[in-house]
Amino acid sequence: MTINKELTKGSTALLILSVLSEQEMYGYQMIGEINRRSDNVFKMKEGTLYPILHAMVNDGLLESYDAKSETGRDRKYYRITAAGSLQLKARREEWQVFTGAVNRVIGEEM
Amino acid sequence: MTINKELTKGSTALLILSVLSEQEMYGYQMIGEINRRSDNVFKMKEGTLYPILHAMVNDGLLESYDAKSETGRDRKYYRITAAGSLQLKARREEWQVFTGAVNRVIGEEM
DNA sequence: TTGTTATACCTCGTTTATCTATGCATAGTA
DNA sequence: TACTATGCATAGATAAACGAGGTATAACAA
Repeated sequence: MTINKELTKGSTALLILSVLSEQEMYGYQMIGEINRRSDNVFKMKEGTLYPILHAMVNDGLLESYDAKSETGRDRKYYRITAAGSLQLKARREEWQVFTGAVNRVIGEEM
Repeated sequence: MTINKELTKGSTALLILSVLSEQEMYGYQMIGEINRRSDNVFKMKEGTLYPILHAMVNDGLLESYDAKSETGRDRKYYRITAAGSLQLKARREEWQVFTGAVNRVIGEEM
């Protein structure tokens, strides 16, 4: 099923912070991880991810460092900061509040 | 809690179709109903609702008719059409798929 | 009666997250 | 040698919702 892309707005940061809280990753890897875990409900593109990563570094939520892969290819890895972990906690709560509110309005009490 | 408004994008049509599937309503009433049911997590404004209602009528999802209240005040009531009910069904499914996907990525299996 | 608040509808311009499209470069493979 | 996958990046387009403003009537208090 292809879902309305507007629905995904506002949730992307939550997804990124979530996967990075488990493991440090490089951008291209995050895309694969998020798409795979969602069973391809999400089809995140580079044009979406990279600008968000840069903004998050700028906001102090993430740190990046360069590393070479086994093959010698350059990769830019990201790790979550303490501030990022706080953001994640807040965004998780926000997600619960939001979905709870929608479910109450549409009559799907959880 | 005030939630990030970007999160609500894409879900507004679902909310409107849902409340109208239960009962015919006028615009101002829908706002009160949606805000109240969500415990004010949503604070929908007229500037958001009215253009969407007009678009939905235009798309054949809703029909409107004028009626006077007990006090003699004019109101524009809306009712959902057969096409609107189909849309609602599709959007409910989309909502389930979307929230399921987010929950899998962030590690909150339902 | 005059002012204020709640009800009820409407529109226009702004905001902003994400997407599309495009670019560059390297590694692996057919 | 050409194509595909990997890996990073940016610029412009899109579109949903909001903010701010408008009009008009009803109810109520001063």
